[in-house]
Amino acid sequence: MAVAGKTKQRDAEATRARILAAAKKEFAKNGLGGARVDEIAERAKANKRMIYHYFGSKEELFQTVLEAAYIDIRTAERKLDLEHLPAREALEKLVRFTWTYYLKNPEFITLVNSENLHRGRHLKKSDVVTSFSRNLVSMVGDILERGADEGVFRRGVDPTQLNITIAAIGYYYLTNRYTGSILFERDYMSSEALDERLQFNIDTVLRLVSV
Amino acid sequence: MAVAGKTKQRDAEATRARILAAAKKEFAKNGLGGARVDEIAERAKANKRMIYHYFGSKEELFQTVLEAAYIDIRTAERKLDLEHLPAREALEKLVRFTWTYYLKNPEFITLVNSENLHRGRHLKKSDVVTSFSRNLVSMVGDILERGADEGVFRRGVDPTQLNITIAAIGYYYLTNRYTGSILFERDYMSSEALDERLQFNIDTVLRLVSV
Amino acid sequence: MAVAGKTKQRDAEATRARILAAAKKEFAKNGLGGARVDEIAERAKANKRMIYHYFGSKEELFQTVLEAAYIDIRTAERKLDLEHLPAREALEKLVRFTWTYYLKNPEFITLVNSENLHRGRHLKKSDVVTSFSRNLVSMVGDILERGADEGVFRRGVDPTQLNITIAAIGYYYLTNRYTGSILFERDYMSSEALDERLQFNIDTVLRLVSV
Amino acid sequence: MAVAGKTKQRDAEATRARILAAAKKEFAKNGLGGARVDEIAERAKANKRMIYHYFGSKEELFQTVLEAAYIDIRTAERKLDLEHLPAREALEKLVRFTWTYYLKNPEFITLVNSENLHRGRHLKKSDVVTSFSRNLVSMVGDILERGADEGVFRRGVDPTQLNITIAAIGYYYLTNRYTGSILFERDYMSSEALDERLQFNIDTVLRLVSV
DNA sequence: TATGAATGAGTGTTCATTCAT
DNA sequence: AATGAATGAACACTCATTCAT
Repeated sequence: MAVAGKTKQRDAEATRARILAAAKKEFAKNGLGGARVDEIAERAKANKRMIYHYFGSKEELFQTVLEAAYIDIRTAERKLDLEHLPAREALEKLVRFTWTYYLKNPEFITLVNSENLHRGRHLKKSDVVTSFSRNLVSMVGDILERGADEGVFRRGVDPTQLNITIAAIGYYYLTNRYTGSILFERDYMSSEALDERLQFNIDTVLRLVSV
Repeated sequence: MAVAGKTKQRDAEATRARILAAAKKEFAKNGLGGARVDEIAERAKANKRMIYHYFGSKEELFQTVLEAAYIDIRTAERKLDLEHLPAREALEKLVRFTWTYYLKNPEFITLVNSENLHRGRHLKKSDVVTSFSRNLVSMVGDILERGADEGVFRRGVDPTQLNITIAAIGYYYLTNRYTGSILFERDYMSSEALDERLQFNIDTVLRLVSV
Repeated sequence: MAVAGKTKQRDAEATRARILAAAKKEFAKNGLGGARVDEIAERAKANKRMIYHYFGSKEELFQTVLEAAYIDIRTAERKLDLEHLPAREALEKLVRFTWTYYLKNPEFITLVNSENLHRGRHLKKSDVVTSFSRNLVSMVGDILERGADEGVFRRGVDPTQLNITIAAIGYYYLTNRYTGSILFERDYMSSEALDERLQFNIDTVLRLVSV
Repeated sequence: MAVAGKTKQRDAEATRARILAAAKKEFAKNGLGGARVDEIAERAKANKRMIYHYFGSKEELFQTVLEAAYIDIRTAERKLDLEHLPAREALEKLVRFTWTYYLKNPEFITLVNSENLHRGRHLKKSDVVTSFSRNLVSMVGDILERGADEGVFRRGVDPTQLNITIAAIGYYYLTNRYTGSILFERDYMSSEALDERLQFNIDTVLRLVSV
């Protein structure tokens, strides 16, 4: 009976996880408005009722998905362990990481876009994520300072602005890959194009901070 | 009678224009999926039926709005008349223009985001826009070349990549202003913040291309 | 000016006629409910407003089309001039005519079906058609009587029932040609099939009335 | 609990059945085009959404109704058990049955008419019905053969044509009862008129096949 | 915990008809 | 006589959510 209880609980957790994964896909593919609760339930091989049981509403589910997405990227960033690298290497590694993360987690970008379309309505309700984000800025600040001490970076670069730019030059390229590919008549997603873009971005950032 | 004739024709044209303007707002605010045809009709002070009469369907209306948006920005870019400026000034003017255009036409960003969420489905059908976009790349290419001739820019900078970066550093900041403001706990849209960002972006671009 | 007047009037008549022809096609193809006023206007190369000007409403237009269809077939029947033929020949000619008329004027059948779906609502309002139809029964009655006098037909055959049957065996085959072709897996409209059916029908009728 | 389970399942089944019955009425009364989904839902005391849940679309619902109608008449025909009757009696029974079935199931006729207006589009998609129909022709063929063996029927009568004629002389009278009643100024549906017609039809068929 | 049936308020779209000229 | 713009009511269909078990 204890086992049965445990099993049940594990099932419950598993169901919740399946719903969350399915929701992430669906929200990423179609945005908050375009996502279908039916589709999420089906994809999760769960009953639609379970979604409401575990998450309350479609919007709350979206919020949970979004939070999880932010926590995931912030957690990965922390694991980079940039403190022990020389400043230039650390910065390059961060640019590289940001690019690769976006590339391998395209849902992240669409989720964030969707949230911004909704004016940050859901993120506002979440206090978990904000605290997670503070470190990022100070992390970049540390690298900049270290680089200046090393004599390789100039002083006076705003870490927040730099941080935004590092994200921007990767994010924009990937989120606008469809219209970009059409308008500029080139394949944004070929491995050559991707490599080229990453190199360009690293170059951009290093030139920006170098003495 | 001539006036009557004109009025008549103007009415049709005016109605079409009102619908288009209303649609732009609604699509920008809520995306393609979230936009409501009823709302567009009401905002345009037109009958819903007229929308279908003039544009065929919600999607075709979206396509028309999107095309118009691209034509508008590309037309404004052409008017910049950068050919007659020294290279540095020309480049700075372009960065400044791009930033200001996004700032004053926030619908543009949301429309493009929405189109990318739909994988460029509508833009693919439009042949008008592609041709309009070719000039942009060559325009940047010309500036870079001129700057190299002047001895102020280094050679070998890819104009397409530069072009993307110029857009990225403005676009990303503005499209993600809601989540950004929350996560980094600062007001992205205060005039100081906006000025600061623009300066940072100009700096970024100039450092990128300078010798 | 007189010429202009005439021209105008001729045009008016022509427009009316074009609308009527277009309406016949559209009603025949899609039934009263399925027919589209827009489509009729377009097909008639007329303005939609003209339809309402000449005919008042979609239903009245349908009524006019229906009346015209009945008048047409009844007129054609009168022209058969069966009185001067031997009874057998006259009857065969009538069966043949009925069949051929349905075959060459498939709109007639669909119009009548549509009218019956609407419980004869429009025909009830028309007094022209009823009088036209009386002759038909008496025509068949005359043939039967003549045949009996000639000694080739038996007496006591109800002319109305016979009349209905003559119509039925042709009409049913043609109106149900789609479902028939599918269910019985044969092509109802090949020229062999059509000839065969006509022969069968003539045979049926003659056996029915022969001594 | 078993009862509860049953009830649950019955509810789904019952709702489906109610929708089907309501749809049959509505489609029969107004044709496919004229039928209203709202009306069907209301008549079925079901939610409109359920219609789409169970049947997918209005057209698929129509197809299901049509299939059911064909299956019903074909099933009834099979139950006639004509093989054990003398040929004349069997044939008369078939004519009588066909007539009575049409009379008691007027929806059948309107459904078939509607399907033919739509060129058999829905029936084409149905494979169930075709196989059901094959027996009918062979059934009539058997009767004819038996009659010939008995010496009461002549040889050489095409069973398919006969089959069509048996349907035609009943179907046509009933489907065109509205226009018929108006044009020929008689009440098609009085019990005397109905009896008279049935007798006439039996007579027609027997004369057609008799030696 | 889990499920399938059910619902009401929309959502894009269509249509016959009328208005203004 | 003729036209094209405009309309409101309706239509098929959808969706997030709740009920009953």
